Amino acid sequence: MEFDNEIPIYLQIMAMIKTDLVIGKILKGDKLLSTRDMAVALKVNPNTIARVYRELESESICFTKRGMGTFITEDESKIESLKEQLVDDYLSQFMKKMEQLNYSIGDIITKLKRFEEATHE
Amino acid sequence: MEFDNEIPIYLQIMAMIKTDLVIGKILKGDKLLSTRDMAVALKVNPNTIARVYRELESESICFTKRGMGTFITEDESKIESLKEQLVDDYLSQFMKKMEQLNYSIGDIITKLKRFEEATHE
Amino acid sequence: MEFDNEIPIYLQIMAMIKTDLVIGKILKGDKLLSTRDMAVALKVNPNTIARVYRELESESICFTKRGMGTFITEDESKIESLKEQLVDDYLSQFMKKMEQLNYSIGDIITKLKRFEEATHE
Amino acid sequence: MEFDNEIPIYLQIMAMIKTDLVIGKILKGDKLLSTRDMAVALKVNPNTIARVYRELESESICFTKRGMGTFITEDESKIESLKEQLVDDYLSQFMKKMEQLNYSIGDIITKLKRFEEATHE
DNA sequence: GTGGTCTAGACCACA
DNA sequence: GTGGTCTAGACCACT
Repeated sequence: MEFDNEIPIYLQIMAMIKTDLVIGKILKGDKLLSTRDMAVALKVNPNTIARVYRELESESICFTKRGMGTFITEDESKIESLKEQLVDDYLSQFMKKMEQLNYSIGDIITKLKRFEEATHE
Repeated sequence: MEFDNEIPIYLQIMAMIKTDLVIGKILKGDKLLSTRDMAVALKVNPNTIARVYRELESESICFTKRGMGTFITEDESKIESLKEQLVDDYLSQFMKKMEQLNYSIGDIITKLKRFEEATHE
Repeated sequence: MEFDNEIPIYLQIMAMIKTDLVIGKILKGDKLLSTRDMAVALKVNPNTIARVYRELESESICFTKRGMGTFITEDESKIESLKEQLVDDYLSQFMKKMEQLNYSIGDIITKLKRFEEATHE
Repeated sequence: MEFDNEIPIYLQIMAMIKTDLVIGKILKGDKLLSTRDMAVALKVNPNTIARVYRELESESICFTKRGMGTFITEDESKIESLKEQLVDDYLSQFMKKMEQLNYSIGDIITKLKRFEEATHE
């Protein structure tokens, strides 16, 4: 995995895990890689992974069983709300910027449709 | 102006100026506020503004006349391409994230339309 | 190291690093001194070094690993082209001035040869 | 005339006048344009020209007759030594940089000859 | 310990 | 009055 140098690595990894969770690549209750293994897998400092897990834990997305590892929450509604939150965040951030540029929702939809057609060719 | 604590101030100011340029609030050839005045206006250190102007200059968005001030480029095509680039950047960043979440363009358009209707009520 | 008061220190340091790179005193992938250490070594403010590294990075001559330091690019062709560019810059600047003084290349070569002989004595 | 933004305009104008003098485009005793006219001709601030004349005067290259204008020195040996000084300055600056890059005089001559042949084609 | 950012304040060259 | 550079010192995020 390549990281964007502008954004803290731990945030990028957090986003990755959240995305995997939302799209079902990771399921509730799944055990996450140990910090050490994850660090090796992502070629990253173990401390960085430790921070990722700590932050995710503080968001109740995962939890730690002493001596056993870190696990995704069993709370399905948490995952569901995560999905909505993630999408809404992305959407509102995007809309805010586009509005600053005087783009209406209609303009954006037009632009997206052109995007879609271009892809279909 | 309020700054997002997560993003370097100088980047936020750069984005602000670019946006102003794209929506025509600033025009080609316009003189920008002096570093000192801009610093006062934004309640920021003059050095920070100096960096903003320096970086914008390295992007050919503005240029400096020694002892006279900093001016927006006279090159209209530069501004035009800036506009496209800005929108495309926002759009592609957004699309990338949404695709990672398995949203199709159609899904997004649907979501946007619902957004639009909600606003019209 | 002594600095020429006429030229910004950060430019002089950049030129020094480029020269070291070109003559093989620094090699690709090498870690540069930390900003603080380099600042101490050159008796200069750390901010000045930070600027040097930032500018060199924008020229793709070095890159930064978060929290780990600043490193010379691994791209050997970059270094190769830097060497050529540096020499060609020096040469063309020199030639331009000499031509303005109505010196032909032949004249210059003659002058250089006299220089060489003088040195050999 | 276009100015290099990196070098003070007054220095560039000084170099221009010196060059004109050395190549005989300006002769000893010649009257220089008035600061105002020169400023208009070069699209530059009159203060800048005033500084140019002041500096040239301090180098004994020109002198001022009250109410009559600024004139090139009548001292021919001054002009002669200026020529040598200018060339030697350019040469030694160039040589110093090339030596830092481990180029010998022989290398430079080789490079120059290739330059010459390329031009003759 | 690493670089990145920011502030405060100073001095300089230029127009 | 304009930007450019530099110092000093601080805080922060990341490894």
